[in-house]
Amino acid sequence: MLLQIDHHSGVPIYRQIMRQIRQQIMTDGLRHEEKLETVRDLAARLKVNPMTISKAYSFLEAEGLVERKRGVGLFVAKVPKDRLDQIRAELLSSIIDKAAITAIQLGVSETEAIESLKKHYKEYDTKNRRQK
Amino acid sequence: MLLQIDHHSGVPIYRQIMRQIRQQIMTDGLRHEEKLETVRDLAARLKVNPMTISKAYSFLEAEGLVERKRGVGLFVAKVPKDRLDQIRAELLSSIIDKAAITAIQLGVSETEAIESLKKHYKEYDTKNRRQK
DNA sequence: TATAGTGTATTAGGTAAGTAATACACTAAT
DNA sequence: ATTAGTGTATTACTTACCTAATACACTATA
Repeated sequence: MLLQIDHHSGVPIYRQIMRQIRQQIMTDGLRHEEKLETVRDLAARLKVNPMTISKAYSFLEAEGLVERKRGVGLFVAKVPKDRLDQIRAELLSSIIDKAAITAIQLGVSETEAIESLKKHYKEYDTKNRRQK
Repeated sequence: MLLQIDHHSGVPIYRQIMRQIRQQIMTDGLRHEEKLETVRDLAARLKVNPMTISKAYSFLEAEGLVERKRGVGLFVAKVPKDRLDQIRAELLSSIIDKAAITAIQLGVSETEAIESLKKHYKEYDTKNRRQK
């Protein structure tokens, strides 16, 4: 599994890992019940402490995206599509909420906010497609 | 000046102050060159340390929104409308950027993202108007 | 020039978060 | 039962951040 860690970004390592694994599950890069890389293996590969990996996995479990089987390993949870959509909606909602509040407090019109979103969206969407 | 501090929100006090003052300047609730409440007065009123207020003011100065005159007081900066718009755009851009990245990583379509933004926008916009 | 009123540099204490070390707990397979 | 391989609870270290206390620096004005 492709994972890139930036040790100097200021973003906690376990969050970087969470975000990337979540993305892969959300976009079907990882399939249901597929075994995830071992805590120790991943820790060795990324040169971080196993607990850091475990922490990332723990949060993903709390989100319902992975299942831990002690002594065996970690697996992508068998998540119904409904539930996936729900998780997606919640994560989206929380971040959009922040943006909307900020925009309104700045006196930015709805039209303006939407334009800005479109602009940034296209910017990253094309990048994203190039990578695939 | 109306300022509300929530000591239990987890949001640093100086940031709560920054956000509210910035909002008032952005929406013309505070006029150019108007004298701001004294560091000590505001500190006493909100029952926090003067340095906490000073910190908020310092960041606002860095944004170009206020001017400090040592020994005299603090004033709303004489900011050209262009510059105000620029600051607004930058703040908006940074938050929208985050939202767009998250949305794309979740596999959310642009249309979906815009719908979500509209929804949240209207929600807070009406609240905001009721308060005025 | 004295003084009252302004902001602030410096220092220190408290708290929370991230990471890591160690020892432990569980499982499957021999 | 033993063992090798898995995840994790506990503990502690480090760092960054927020807040506060104190003493200092600047300005206008009497």
